[in-house]
Amino acid sequence: MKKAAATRLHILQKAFELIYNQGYQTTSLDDILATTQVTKGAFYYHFKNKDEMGIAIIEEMLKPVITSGYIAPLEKEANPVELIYEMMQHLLLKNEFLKIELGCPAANFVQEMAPWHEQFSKVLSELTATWEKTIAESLEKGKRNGYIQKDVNSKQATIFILSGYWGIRNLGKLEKDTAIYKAYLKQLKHYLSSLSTAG
Amino acid sequence: MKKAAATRLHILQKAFELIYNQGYQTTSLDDILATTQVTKGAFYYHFKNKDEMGIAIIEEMLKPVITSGYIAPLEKEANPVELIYEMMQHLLLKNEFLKIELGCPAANFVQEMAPWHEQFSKVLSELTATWEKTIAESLEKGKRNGYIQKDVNSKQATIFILSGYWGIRNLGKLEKDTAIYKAYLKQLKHYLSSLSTAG
DNA sequence: AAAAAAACATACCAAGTGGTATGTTTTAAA
DNA sequence: TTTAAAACATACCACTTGGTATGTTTTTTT
Repeated sequence: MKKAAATRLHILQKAFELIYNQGYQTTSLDDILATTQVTKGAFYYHFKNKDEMGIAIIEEMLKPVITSGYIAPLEKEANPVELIYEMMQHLLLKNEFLKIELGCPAANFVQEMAPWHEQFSKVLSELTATWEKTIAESLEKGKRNGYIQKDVNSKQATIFILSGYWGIRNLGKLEKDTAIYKAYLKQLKHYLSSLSTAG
Repeated sequence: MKKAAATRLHILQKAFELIYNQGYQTTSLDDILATTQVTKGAFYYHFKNKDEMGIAIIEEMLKPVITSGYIAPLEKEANPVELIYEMMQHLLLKNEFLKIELGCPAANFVQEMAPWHEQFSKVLSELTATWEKTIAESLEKGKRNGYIQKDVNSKQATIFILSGYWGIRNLGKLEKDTAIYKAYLKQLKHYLSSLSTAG
């Protein structure tokens, strides 16, 4: 990698961690410069302003991770009930970057920025939309493969599933104990099996 | 009401609205002073600092509304499936103060403050805990009254229900269309009826 | 009515904010 | 090897932030 691209990436990575740990608005530019050891001149060479960096973090850090780690696995032919459950279990209990007390980076961005920054809202919408679409398609595939009951409304079910995830991430911030995740997962399984032909 | 108490209340009300509309951290003291027409001296007479006001808003604005409007109605003897569904429907579709693009005030506070402010975390935990407790008790009562299946884990189900609500509030910020609420409610009904003896 | 406390008003400030202007150094093209 | 553009560095700035110091006015108590 070229050196310039490396510093840009370095900024994005460290800033992402900082923002996940302290929030976007409360992470100051000086914070970022201090932990990256990058000067202001270098920063503003790579980004027009702080918000452009924020968008870049979503596009270049969040999006790839979610796409490769959580969306792609759903595109298998396996039982969606199991695919979705495993996705959630991995997100909640096995992912080592995510911390219960800090919630979900994407949800944090939405909560903090969506109502007031059109651009943030847009890229976050796209990210959510592709996730939503993939889950819904997985359920549809499940119908064809005989895993899912034909009368299930895939889009509705997807919205319900995603909302549960985003919500439990927020509840986790209060409880700070993975027991709440486990309780959620149990009921998610219950719900999923109510969509299943087997359940 | 005494005049001093009135200005204090006035600050709390207007500040609450401002914060709901723009977020806690991004609502500046000067914002609050400008819209309340209260001077800095008066503000700092009533509150030690901005955070103390934030806590007061949760304790004296949020808590009463949630308690009287949403917790109390759950304490009836009726079918919890219907009580819970009606609570959600009211919160999502009928409450005129809450705006879809702005989410849930309590959830916003949690998202924005919980990880970093112990005190905020504490009062918000308490608020959530009483809500949780009431829903769980409603389900338990439902078991005794024959509405809810005996093998339902009330605490788990409560966590699942609450997480769905908090999550759909966040998803709503992106979609800005109550269609997503309606989709959520349909699946909530489906889930609730899976707990019911009738469903 | 005098005194004291409560309630409010004004002026000020240190620290931090994102951002710019103007450099210097490094890299790569000619 | 010169030259120009890319990449980075430093100093500065206007503005906003929450908060304080020090008043004045209004209420209440005696």
